[in-house]
Amino acid sequence: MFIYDSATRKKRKFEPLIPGKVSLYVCGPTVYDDAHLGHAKSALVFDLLRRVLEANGYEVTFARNITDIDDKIIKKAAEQNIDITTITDTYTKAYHRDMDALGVRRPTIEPKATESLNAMYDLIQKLIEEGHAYRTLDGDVYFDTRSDSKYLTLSGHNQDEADLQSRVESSREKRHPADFALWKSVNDNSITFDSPFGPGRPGWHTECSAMIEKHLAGDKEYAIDIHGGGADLFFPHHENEAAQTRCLGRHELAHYWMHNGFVNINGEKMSKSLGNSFFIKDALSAYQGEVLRFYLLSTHYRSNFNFNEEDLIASKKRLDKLYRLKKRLFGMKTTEVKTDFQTKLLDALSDDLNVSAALSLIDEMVQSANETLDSNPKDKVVKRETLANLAYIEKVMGFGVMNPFEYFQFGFDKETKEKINTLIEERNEAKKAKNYERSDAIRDELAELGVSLMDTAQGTFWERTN
RNA sequence: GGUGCCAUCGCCAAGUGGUAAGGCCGGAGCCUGCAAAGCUCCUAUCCCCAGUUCAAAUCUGGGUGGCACCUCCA
Repeated sequence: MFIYDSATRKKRKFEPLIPGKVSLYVCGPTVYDDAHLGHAKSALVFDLLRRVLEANGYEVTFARNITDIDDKIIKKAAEQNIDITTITDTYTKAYHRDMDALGVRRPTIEPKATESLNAMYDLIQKLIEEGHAYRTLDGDVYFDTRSDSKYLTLSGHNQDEADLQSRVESSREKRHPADFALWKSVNDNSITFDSPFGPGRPGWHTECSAMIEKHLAGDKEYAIDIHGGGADLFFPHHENEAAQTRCLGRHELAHYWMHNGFVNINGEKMSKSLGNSFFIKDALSAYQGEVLRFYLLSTHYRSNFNFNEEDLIASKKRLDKLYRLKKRLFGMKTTEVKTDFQTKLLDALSDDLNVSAALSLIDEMVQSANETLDSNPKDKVVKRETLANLAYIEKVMGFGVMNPFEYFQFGFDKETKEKINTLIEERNEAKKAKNYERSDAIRDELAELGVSLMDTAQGTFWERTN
């Protein structure tokens, strides 16, 4: 297994801290709004990573946090005059709903900021004791970046004076512009938590380091094997997390750092501020979750991803082929058979998640299976191996998990489906009577409903037209 | 200004020293009552220039053109 490590900017062979085990921590969402395609990309990438690690025989402990304390949440709660937990509960549920639809497996541990306050207090307290953090007259606690000789070595940033001057200052008494808040004291009546440092709320970066110490860290040179997140988090978020953990004096934070690229829409960066965010839930109303999964994973995770519907449709056609093969073998019992294909697939994915190579292998496998089944429909060996291959793809990549008929009939209500079936029966009778004019007319009628027909030896099947 | 990334067929996209994967679209054919699906065959020398090398899309230098982060963001 090879992983591109952002910290060293090199592809490195993966060596776990503890043989056979992997600890993986990924920065999860701040639950103040519905999840967008960027959240989906990140979640999908690390879901795939987890599956590939497992396929390589590792026991993976996967933590992804839920940030449920945040200024944006507090602001929204205040604006709508509702409780903060109403917001966080709503959007945590929404996040789970969307991720489930995308086939993202739930993490092993999903720590929340509100449930990790004691761990954060411990972390802050320790940093103060060790001289790496200080309190201001305002009651804030800041991390002293100059006390960490390795600060900025992770991301490789240089901060010049002009840069630092331009940063927004929120507090008096901050010793250095780069210092960041571990604890923000709050004097107004918005949501606060009582801490050993007085009422307030934790700073942006505090929770991840605290959660990692609490849930994952062992006694090795690094707290965890792999830390992941969006590319934007590399600096300053991860730099700061790394500094916090390092200054605790026990270990460095992560042995490998992985950052996924951004999702753009029609060339524009997707962001709240530009108001062109594209919610997962909206995409899910038009396409199967798995189509989105397949599309979002089809480009290498480190590249920026330019989301557009035309590409999504082209991508869907590729997934369709997998499902048609699945349909072809529908109802047959799957047994585990090790094949060369599976070995190659895992090899491709184990090379820093080379999904393109993996998809290419899948295409070839599908084509080859179809070819054999065309010429020799009763080939039992091929059927057995193909079924095993499909099951393997399902497990490692999460593609092909749906019932193939339902996959192709996405978006039709029961009533319409009945109507379609009635028309198909009528057409078959016309066909039997060799009344092709009538049967073709029915087919045209169905085409207008967005339905394509396929006459096969097993009967007439229909699919939703793209 | 600082840091980093990218430029491969009409489109999407792998490949990072050994002579260009795969998909979409398109064309020809097989199959079919006709279709659809499936199958077969066909379509690029890798932004430009210079260099290193027996050998470069892959390394080096210089251009040109995109992009991201440095402020809330996955």
